[in-house]
Amino acid sequence: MTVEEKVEMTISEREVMRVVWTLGNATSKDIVDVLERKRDWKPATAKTFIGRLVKKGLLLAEPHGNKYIYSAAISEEDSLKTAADRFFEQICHKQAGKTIADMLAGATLSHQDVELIQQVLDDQKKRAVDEVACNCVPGQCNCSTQR
Amino acid sequence: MTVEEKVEMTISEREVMRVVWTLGNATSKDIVDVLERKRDWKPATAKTFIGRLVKKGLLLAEPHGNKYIYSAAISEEDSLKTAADRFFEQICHKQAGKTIADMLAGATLSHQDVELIQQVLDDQKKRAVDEVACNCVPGQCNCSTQR
DNA sequence: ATTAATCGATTACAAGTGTAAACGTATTGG
DNA sequence: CCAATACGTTTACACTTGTAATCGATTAAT
Repeated sequence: MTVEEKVEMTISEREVMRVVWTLGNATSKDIVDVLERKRDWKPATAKTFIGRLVKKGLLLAEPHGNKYIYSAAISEEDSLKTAADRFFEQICHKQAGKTIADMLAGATLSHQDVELIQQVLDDQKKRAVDEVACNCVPGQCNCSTQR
Repeated sequence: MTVEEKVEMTISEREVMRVVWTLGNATSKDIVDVLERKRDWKPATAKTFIGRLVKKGLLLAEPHGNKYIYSAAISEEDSLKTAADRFFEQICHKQAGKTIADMLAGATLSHQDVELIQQVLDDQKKRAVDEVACNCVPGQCNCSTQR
């Protein structure tokens, strides 16, 4: 793991990244076209986000003639892991299990997904603890209060 | 379900809500005290977020003398469901399973959590599909491309 | 060769967000 | 009764985010 801090990405910026993740290499036109359809963005709008992503170091811009070929500096999977981490930072560690259960309950899954999740869960069974430690400050969850 | 649109909540606002969810009823002092410790916020900062939450209708302010007793207009669980929904809106439905698996793999769980998740998963086994339908616009995922 | 289209960069601007001081009013400790 | 304190409200201000026009430099089409 590098010393680099995790760079944030907004929802709109992620729209751009998804195009690049999908295409591998993309021109601004590729990106503009997709998001003009999906989000009804003017070309200038997509360009703004491209510029911001390049500045943040999340998009790589390889000069190619007078234009650029863009590619992703991070994988979608890593990016999702980071986003998920930020999500779980906002709740008590003790609630993580229940929250994952809720997500699971609300998802549409394939047999393959179910199989994969079962594998991960089996692994978790081996490492499960009696009680997950609460990581909250007093006053932000009832863990310490209740029994 | 009401016709009400889901009201957004920022990370800082959630800090305030967590205190209220924990205490049930809270005075501004309760909130200020917790977040002064946790986030090093000046009292005025917490007050700003309280005010914004009230304006958004996420916090209820019951007059009590010259001050208010605050309570939550929505449950933490509902709020987390909404936040989770927003998270999954940003990825292809087909990736949801893998993403949940990643979250699961990274979590610390209790035996009880594992049991709960196993139950939900067993239920999912019954309703799992052969292939999850991709919900993406062309150019934002490779589902249609790959086999 | 000139014009039209394109590209990236610059600039714009409103709304949202984080952070907080100041202010007016009310309450409470002395 | 008066002063210190506490509350909620108003105002402030920089930074971020969403949305886009404009501009200067090219390139492509005629």
